[in-house]
Amino acid sequence: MAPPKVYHHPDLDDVSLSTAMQALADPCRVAIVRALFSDQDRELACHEIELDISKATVSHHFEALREAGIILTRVDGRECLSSIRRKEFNQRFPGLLDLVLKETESCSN
Amino acid sequence: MAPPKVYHHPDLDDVSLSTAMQALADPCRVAIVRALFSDQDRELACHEIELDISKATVSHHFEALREAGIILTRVDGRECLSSIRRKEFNQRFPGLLDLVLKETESCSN
DNA sequence: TTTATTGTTCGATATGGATCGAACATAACG
DNA sequence: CGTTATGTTCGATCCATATCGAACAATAAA
Repeated sequence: MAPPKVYHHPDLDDVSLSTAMQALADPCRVAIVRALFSDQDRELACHEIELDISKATVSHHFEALREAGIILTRVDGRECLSSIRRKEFNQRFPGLLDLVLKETESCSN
Repeated sequence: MAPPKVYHHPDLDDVSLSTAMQALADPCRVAIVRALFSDQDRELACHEIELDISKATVSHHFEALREAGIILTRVDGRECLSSIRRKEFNQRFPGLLDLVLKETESCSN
């Protein structure tokens, strides 16, 4: 399928700390967050982030990040561009993103 | 079995962010951390923390927290007393514990 | 010494999630 | 139009982990 017309983006108040933690506990997802962050102002499509996992799995991870309130995705043609919901997420979980970005870990997959 | 003579407590430098995150992504474990924190200076035995899970599972969660460098456990008679490795953990992952403690979530189990 | 308490370990089970290939829908491109 | 690229969804598989009851060891208490 093509990207759906619209993605679900939860209100940050409805995101639990456990959900956020769990989303950020996966090295692959952290790698995605890092990639998005290094292009702070630009948005990135899934396929622009190099990960040694299948398309299906990438899609799965993006959804996890979306449901955790970490990223925002919008459709643009046949691509779907994602960016970090920085301000909102920082407000909800102060310091959490910084912690993840500060850490020097690589995706083990 | 009784508590072993000695528990393994990893050096915080050997604890990855993913490990710490994963440990804190479980509501039960967060409940344990909170309980330990509310008794900041006192140490607590496993059985003093009320959780609706079996002894075996409690033991499992304590081990997860121990391996994530979050708590320290020592044997005292037939009890084993645990406390938070606050200073060390805060130094390794600044703000992470505060984030967990600030959150008003309860153990869903 | 007998009994009760404490927490670990073992085995088993169940559940969640990470992973993939394949099929698919949409859009862009020729 | 047909072809290619993009990312989702489905079904399946595999692996990690949360969970429990039971057996156990060590200690404390009776």
